[in-house]
Amino acid sequence: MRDVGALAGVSLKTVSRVINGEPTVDPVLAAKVRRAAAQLNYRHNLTASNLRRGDGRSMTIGLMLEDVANPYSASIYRAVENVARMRGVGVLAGSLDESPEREQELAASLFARRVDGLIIIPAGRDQSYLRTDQQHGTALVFVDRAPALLSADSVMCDNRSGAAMGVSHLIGHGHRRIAFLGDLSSIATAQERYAGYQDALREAGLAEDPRIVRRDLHTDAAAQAAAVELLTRPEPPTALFSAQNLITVGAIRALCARGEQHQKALVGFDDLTLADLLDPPVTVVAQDVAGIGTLAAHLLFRRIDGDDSEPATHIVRTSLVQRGSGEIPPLASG
Amino acid sequence: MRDVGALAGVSLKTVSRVINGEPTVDPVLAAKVRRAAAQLNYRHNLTASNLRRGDGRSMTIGLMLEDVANPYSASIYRAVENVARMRGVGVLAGSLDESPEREQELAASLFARRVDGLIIIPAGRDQSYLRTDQQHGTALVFVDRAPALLSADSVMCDNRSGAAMGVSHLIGHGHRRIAFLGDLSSIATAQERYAGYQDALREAGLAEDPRIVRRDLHTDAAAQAAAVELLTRPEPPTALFSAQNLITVGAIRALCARGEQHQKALVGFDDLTLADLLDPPVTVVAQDVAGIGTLAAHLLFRRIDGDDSEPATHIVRTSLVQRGSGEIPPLASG
DNA sequence: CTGAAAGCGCTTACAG
DNA sequence: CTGAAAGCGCTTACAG
Repeated sequence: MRDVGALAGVSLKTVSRVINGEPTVDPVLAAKVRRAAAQLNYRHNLTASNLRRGDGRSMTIGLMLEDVANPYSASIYRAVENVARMRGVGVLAGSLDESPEREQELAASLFARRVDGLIIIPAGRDQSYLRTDQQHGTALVFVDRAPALLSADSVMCDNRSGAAMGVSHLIGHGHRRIAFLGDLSSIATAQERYAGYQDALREAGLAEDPRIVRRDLHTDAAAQAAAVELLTRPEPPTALFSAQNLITVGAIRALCARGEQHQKALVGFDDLTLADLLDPPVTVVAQDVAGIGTLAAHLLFRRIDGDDSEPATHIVRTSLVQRGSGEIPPLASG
Repeated sequence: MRDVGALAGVSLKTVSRVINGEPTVDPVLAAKVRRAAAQLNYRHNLTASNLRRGDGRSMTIGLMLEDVANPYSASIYRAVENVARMRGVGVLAGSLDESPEREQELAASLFARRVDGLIIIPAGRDQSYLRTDQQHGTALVFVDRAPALLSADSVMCDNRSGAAMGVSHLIGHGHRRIAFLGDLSSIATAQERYAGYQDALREAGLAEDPRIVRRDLHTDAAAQAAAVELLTRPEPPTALFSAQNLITVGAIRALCARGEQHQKALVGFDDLTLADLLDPPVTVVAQDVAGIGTLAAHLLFRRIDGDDSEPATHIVRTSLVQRGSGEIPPLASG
């Protein structure tokens, strides 16, 4: 910037004014400065600028995801990026892989880079380590899972009522024996979805049969094995409700392996890529992932802009996508 | 840092030494400093540190992707993140959506943030705008597509020989009439894959029939329409080679819509999520996306570390994943 | 082993 | 409308 000033024959300060688009500059001088800047290939140093600026804003936010490569995280990223871009804000992201240690490391590394805010899909069960930075003005928004031991905004889907909707759909199609396949019961969303399954049964006056409930499945292989086991029982279920992505994949594999994909109904929680190309196409309870990411980003920027209202939990509704697998009647079974 | 020094009763400089882990500090003082830092919730300011540091490194790299939300980009991101994390380097990413304007904007925004290097899946057909920053020491590595009007490292798959491998596979299974469904011919990789298709035909002594070649398809809908049209011709092909992800999806939809998925062979370029769950499972020429991303990251850091050898093009081999659709014989047709 | 001074590239807060 | 001085939080280059 000094060099630009020297070449243009003005002070460094005037160059600063031109670069920052301040209107109080003689147009002739401004043009000179711009020409000099272009000639010297001047690149504004945002990092130095932010250091001196009063508000201490870095025009950068952090995004802590489960895994950038999984579709849910990637969609959240994209939605956040779209909002951030409109404000000229950069996004620094990282994957946690469900590791609480990694969560704290990444947070520290993002704070060292002075992010203005953080959007987090938490891995650990204690976010109190963020309190200090939160009090020092770093905005925080949680996605998919609520913060633990910390008060902050969060955005998530209606896990419980969404699951209930999926199970009720099966009941509405005449099913009375509906198996539940769920993720680790230590995970809050898995608990909620299981509660939704119970809600739907209760509402329909059906008793829960623990023999066809399988929780704590954490891989598609585990889900597949559990589903095969269920399907080979003396009194097999006529329908399956799989409460998560990978579990749905396992359930489909099990059904196909036994050639029962057209006999047993299946509703999954979370949509799958190409779900409509499968045979039968898979009916799912789908989250509005882009909607969740967009809302989270807007909330974050509102906080960054100074909003200091009470933190709130925002629920984005799920929707039932009927494609075929969830509309198979129990009669076909046997 | 000044406050920490005051509390610990040492100079600011000593605090700096402790924070940076310099060994020449009295252990007693160091402990005092650390205690004071913890008490004041001191957060090191990487951004200020980098400003003063001689090498001007920001410990941050930029990643310009097609779209963070598409699986190819997301996998590249993950691979790059893994390498960057090991060096304590942050990753600032953005999506280009095939827009050359957006490419230049994002690059400018990343340079303003003083990234040490850039990994790019370019959108435009002219990257000469990067030359100045490249000469000023910013490392550059291109992924998936070669840079245009600029000399820089690049990493990509063997589009041409990979496509030839896929088509040869179909020929090996007895096919003589193999349709080609390809992306916009303005895209370099699409050209290469088409050339590979021609190579395979030529090698087998087969003449190319332009009536069953459809290029310039850019959506799955366009691919589906083209495939349906091909399948309803008087002399339909017995096999389809789809040269890209979305095009493969379109081809599958077309085959399923006509109930011919078990009669016509299909080999696609690029793998699909759940491809093994489809009926029949889809045979593809798969890229080693993680391998490409990892290599790109290593090359970038080698440049950042001072490597100034001639830029080179690195080819990561594709592999054929046989799952069923590509092994259907032509006899089944009719 | 420790510290006072200068400066990274920029903006703030003043003068003119 | 323009500029000289001070300072953001830190590290470099020197002294001691």
